[in-house]
Amino acid sequence: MAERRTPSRERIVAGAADMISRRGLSATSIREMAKHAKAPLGSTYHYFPEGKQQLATEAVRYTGEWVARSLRKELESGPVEGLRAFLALWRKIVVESDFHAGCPVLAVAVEEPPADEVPPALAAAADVFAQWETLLAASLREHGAEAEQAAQLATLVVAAVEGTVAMCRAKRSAQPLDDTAEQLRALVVGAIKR
Amino acid sequence: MAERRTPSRERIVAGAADMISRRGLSATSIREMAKHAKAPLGSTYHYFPEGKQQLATEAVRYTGEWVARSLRKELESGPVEGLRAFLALWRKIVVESDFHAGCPVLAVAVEEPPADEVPPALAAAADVFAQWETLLAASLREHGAEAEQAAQLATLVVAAVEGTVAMCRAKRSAQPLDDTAEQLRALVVGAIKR
DNA sequence: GGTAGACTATGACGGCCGTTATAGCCAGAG
DNA sequence: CTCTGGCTATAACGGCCGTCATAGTCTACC
Repeated sequence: MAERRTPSRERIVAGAADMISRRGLSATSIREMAKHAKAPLGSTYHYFPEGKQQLATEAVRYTGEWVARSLRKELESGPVEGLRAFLALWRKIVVESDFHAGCPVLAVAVEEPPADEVPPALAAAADVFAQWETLLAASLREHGAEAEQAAQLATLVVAAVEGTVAMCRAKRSAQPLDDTAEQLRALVVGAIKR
Repeated sequence: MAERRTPSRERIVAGAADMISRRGLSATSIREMAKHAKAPLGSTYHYFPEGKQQLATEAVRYTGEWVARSLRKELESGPVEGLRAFLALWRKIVVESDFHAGCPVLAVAVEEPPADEVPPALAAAADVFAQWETLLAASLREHGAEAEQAAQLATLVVAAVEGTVAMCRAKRSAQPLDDTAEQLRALVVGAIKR
C-alpha cells in the first residue's frame, strides 16, 4: 500500500539532504524542500508527520547509508583504496556544486540542541559518523593495524574529511582536500604496513 | 571619539561569535544577539550598519584573531606544544559548554553563498583558516619540516580539528578530540624530526 | 459501482525575521 | 547655556517561518 513505490518520498529526502548540505538545516525551509522535490507542501507533512526534525533525521540517515555503501564496496580493495574513494566522493560533491554543497551530516551536527534534549537529527548524525568510523577501523584492523591505532585513525579520517570539505567551500578551492588526501594516505599506508 | 572605549560594541561581537558557534549563523537572529549582549537592537544597527553580514564577519574575524594570538604564543615553544594548545583550546570550549558550542568560523563556512557572490563573512572564514594554517606551517618549517609537507600538515591539522569539534558535539563526547590529538601529535613529531 | 485510504490542494494561524524610520536622550565641547 | 552628535527607545514594514485543518481528488481493490 504505502510502500509499493513512492519515488516521491525518497525524492523529498534526497532533495532535503542536498539542500541541508548547502544552506544548513535552519536556513532550509520545508516549503523550499517541497518545491525542490516538486512535491506539494502537504505531502511533506503526510510522509513526515513529525515535521522538519523527522525530515532532517531521514536526510542524515539517507546520506549516511549512501556513503557507507560506497565505503563498504571500495574498502574491499583495502583501506588505502577505501580512503581514496571516500575523499573522491566528497571532492566530487564539492567541486561539481561549484563549492556550494558540503556534507549534510556536518551541517546538522553544527546546530545547537535546544535546552537539554538531543534532537533525533543530531543523534542520527552521531550514528552516521560512528558508522563510517567503524567501517574504516575494521578494514584497517583487517590489514594489520593495531586496534586502538585503527580506531583513532578512523576517527581522524572522518573528522578531517568533514572539516576539509567545509574548508574547501570557504576557500572556494579543492586544494585543501588534495592536501589532506596526501597526508591521510601516507598515514594509512604507515598504519597497515608494520 | 568612536574608538575611545566602547565595551558595548566588542561585547556584541564576542556574544555574536558565541551564539553563532552554537546555533549557526542563520539560526541566530540579530535581536537575540543584541539581547545576549544586553544591548538594544538599535545599537547593533548603529555599530554595524551593514547588518547581519557585517556582524557575522566581525565575529569570525574576532574569533580568528583570538585563536591566532593563542596559537602564536604557544608556538614559541615549538609545533608540538602549539598543536597541544590548539587542541586544548577547542576541547575546553566544547566541554565547558556541555557540547553546545563549537567554532563560529566553521559555522559560517557551512552556509551557502547566495547565487554567485561571496558574502564577506565567508571570505573572512577562509582568511581565518588560512591564517591559522600559515602560523602552523611556519612553525613546522622552522623546526625542520620540508615546505610542502609543512603546508599540507598544517591544512590537515586545522581541518581535522574543525571536523573533530563538530563530531564531539554530535556524539556528546570529547573522545574524538583526544583520539585525533594523539594521531596528529605523532604526525607532527614525525614531520619535524628528520 | 462503490468505497476506503493514500495523496494533494488550499488557506489559514501566530510568530519571528532583517531592516528601516523617527524621535528622544544625554554627555561633552564651545 | 547651547548645541552637536553618539547612542537609545519604540514602533512599524513586508515577508517567510513551522505547523495544522479541511476539503478535495484519484486509484486500487471488493
